[in-house]
Amino acid sequence: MKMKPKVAAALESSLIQHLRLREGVSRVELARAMDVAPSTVGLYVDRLIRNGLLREGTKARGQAGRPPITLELNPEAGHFVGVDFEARQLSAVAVDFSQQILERRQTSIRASDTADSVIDKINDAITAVAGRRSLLGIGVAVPGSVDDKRGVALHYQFIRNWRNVPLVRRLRERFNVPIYLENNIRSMALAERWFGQCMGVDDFVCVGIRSGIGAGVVIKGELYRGKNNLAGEIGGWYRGCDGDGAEGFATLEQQASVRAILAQIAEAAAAGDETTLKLRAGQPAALEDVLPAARAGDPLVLRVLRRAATSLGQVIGQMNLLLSPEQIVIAGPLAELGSAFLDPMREVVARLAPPLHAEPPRIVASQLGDYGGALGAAAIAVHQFMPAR
Amino acid sequence: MKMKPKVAAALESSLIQHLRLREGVSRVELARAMDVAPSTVGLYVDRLIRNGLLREGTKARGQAGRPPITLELNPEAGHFVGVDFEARQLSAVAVDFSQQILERRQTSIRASDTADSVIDKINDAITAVAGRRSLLGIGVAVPGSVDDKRGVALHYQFIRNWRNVPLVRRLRERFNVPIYLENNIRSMALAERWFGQCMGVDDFVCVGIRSGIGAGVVIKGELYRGKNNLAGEIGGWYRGCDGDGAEGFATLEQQASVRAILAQIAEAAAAGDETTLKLRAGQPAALEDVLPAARAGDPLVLRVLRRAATSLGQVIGQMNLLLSPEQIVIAGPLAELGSAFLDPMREVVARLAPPLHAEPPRIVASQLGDYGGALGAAAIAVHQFMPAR
DNA sequence: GCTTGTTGTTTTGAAAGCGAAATAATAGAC
DNA sequence: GTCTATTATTTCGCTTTCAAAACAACAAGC
Repeated sequence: MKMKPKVAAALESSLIQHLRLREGVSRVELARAMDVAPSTVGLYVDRLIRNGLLREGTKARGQAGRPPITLELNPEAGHFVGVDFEARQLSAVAVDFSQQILERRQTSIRASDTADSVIDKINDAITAVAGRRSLLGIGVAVPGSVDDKRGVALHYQFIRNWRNVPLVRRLRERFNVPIYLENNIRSMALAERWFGQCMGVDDFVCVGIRSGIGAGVVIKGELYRGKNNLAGEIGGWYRGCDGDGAEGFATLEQQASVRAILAQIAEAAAAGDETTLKLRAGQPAALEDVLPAARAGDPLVLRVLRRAATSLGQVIGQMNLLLSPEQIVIAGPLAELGSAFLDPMREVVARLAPPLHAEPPRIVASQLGDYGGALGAAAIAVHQFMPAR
Repeated sequence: MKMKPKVAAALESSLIQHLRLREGVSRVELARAMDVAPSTVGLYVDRLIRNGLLREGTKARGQAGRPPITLELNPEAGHFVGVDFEARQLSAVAVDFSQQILERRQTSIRASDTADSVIDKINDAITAVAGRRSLLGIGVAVPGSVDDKRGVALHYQFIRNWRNVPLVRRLRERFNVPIYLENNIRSMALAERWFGQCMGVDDFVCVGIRSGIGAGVVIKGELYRGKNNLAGEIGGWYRGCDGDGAEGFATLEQQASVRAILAQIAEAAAAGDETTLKLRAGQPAALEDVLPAARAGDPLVLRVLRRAATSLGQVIGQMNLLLSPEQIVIAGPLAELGSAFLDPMREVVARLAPPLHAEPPRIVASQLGDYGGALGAAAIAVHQFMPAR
């Protein structure tokens, strides 16, 4: 990995970023990884230690030669808050400077909530997790399209009035720190990159399956946003015979989102399929019931999940042909089902890859759980952090 | 656009690259575009002029202030050769230092050719177009997969023994200049970027429709190659009801490549559809006949083309949702049909884009014609050129 | 004509970062 | 224990690049 910053402050912050990626490295290792002279790294590290952002660890090793002095982030340096919300719930986390989680919190979002009431909930969540420590930055991940440069959330259909919401401006009225806005699938991708399954992976796609389906595309270690921030909208891919959106053909989101899966389960049960689930007529299944049922091997649930996974696998197989990423991460509540959910995808992807494809991309499940999006949002703030001189 | 080179030579070469992108700019404009101090640009430009790579143009303008001294590439500085080959033909071009074409040449490739005889043809083509001028670099674009780092062509099914061909090594035996190898669709993408429809466009996809179908993905101004150089293989996307490669469903390449289109035309004609084409039973149509027939409005040809364009449009529509590129370029012999071929794609892509998509990507036809791949190959050599100090 | 405003280029001193050499700290050999 | 090999860090002089100021070349206004 190479980065050549223009001003000194930028070098300091990329030093910190490298340390985040892998703590406990020495000055020389840092210099090698960053393609910068050891002397320069020494200079900067000393300053960062003086400023209390880094600290030296133990010097230890069995090799020959002078043992390296390991460096680590000073957790005391300050903390960051990340917020993520979705159709039905809002999560917030506070992490210290070394990205350890200090505090977490979830709130539910109701169908009756409007843009204003959601903003209030975001405000409250930040206040609640931030405590009275020194706050260095806030990241907010929201569903739907965003303008990350201006800090405006453009549109999300499931919350009333959620259109051109100047979220960063609204939050800055209360919190006087840098605030960053991002789409939540992309946040989840960043979370994987920074402390999830994709640490050190430069090219990957994070497929988020929640109420909707979206992809966060990371290329050369950086999020790819596309024109008008619209990259990753694979939930809208039409599937089926003509794929042309004609009547009767569904989008991926209509086939394989959590929302769709819960509806399909209810439908199949209503049609009389055998299941251990207790369902109320006309109501979709509840996710809290479906996950344990899947783990217990409920045949109906597994069948629906397998079908959804196959659809996803076909889409992932196509993305693989187009982009050939190193890795695919599956995020969202279904990820915790592990290979029960992932194996059908792996099969399909392997089948769609051309024969000379030495090996198809690794398909892995996110391990970050419910707080992935919030962690990613915090990661954005962390990532952008630049020490004052 | 920003680039921050490490050593002086790298800055010189990126200066030259910027000048290629837009000639006739002044030192100050260059400095602004490259995010480098004007004083530094002055220093380097002076040296490049002393070395005969650049020269000053006229100073002219109507604005206030001191008129800028425009800079241009010195065509005399040397020249580059690009070679591209495909299932049936091999093209080579020589360009001068300012990328003006000096010489071009085509040779046909026979079904009986083997890897060795093709290498001979490449050698001959280079010798023929290079003449006795000072050669600065050679780019070679080949079909199939390549390892650009090692300079080895990995595999191509339509030429016998084309497997792990150490092309760069073989050519260097004869030509003692830097030699670069790339896949030919990616070369075409680079040609568009450097002197085609995508000058100044940072994010685009070039879809090449020839014997096969592939995509060159350019992100942030750079080719994206993917793991094992396998990105862009959209020809293998399965289409149709399940998209799972089951019997009876076709790949995009089987539906919309030039090869497939010619076969479909012959098939439809054999089934008795009305056409102005003269066809021999059991033989595919000839491209040289089909293009004029399409321009003349032959109904059968137009119908087949429209169907292929619709398939392509669906795939492009999906790429658009995933990547949201600024622009899509269609390259290959069918590109010259213009909107007769492109309009069906545009329709489908617009239909597949989500409603809030302000505007779908521009879909344009390559204007580089038969020599697009060869020009791209030359562009790679040009691009990599680094002045001796 | 002369002055003023504007923009492009060059000069000049300072800063950032490099590379080589010096120094430091350890393990293992003796 | 001392010496040597090895690796990490720091020192120091030098190159690259910057930023600000000086200088140059023009248009427009007087």
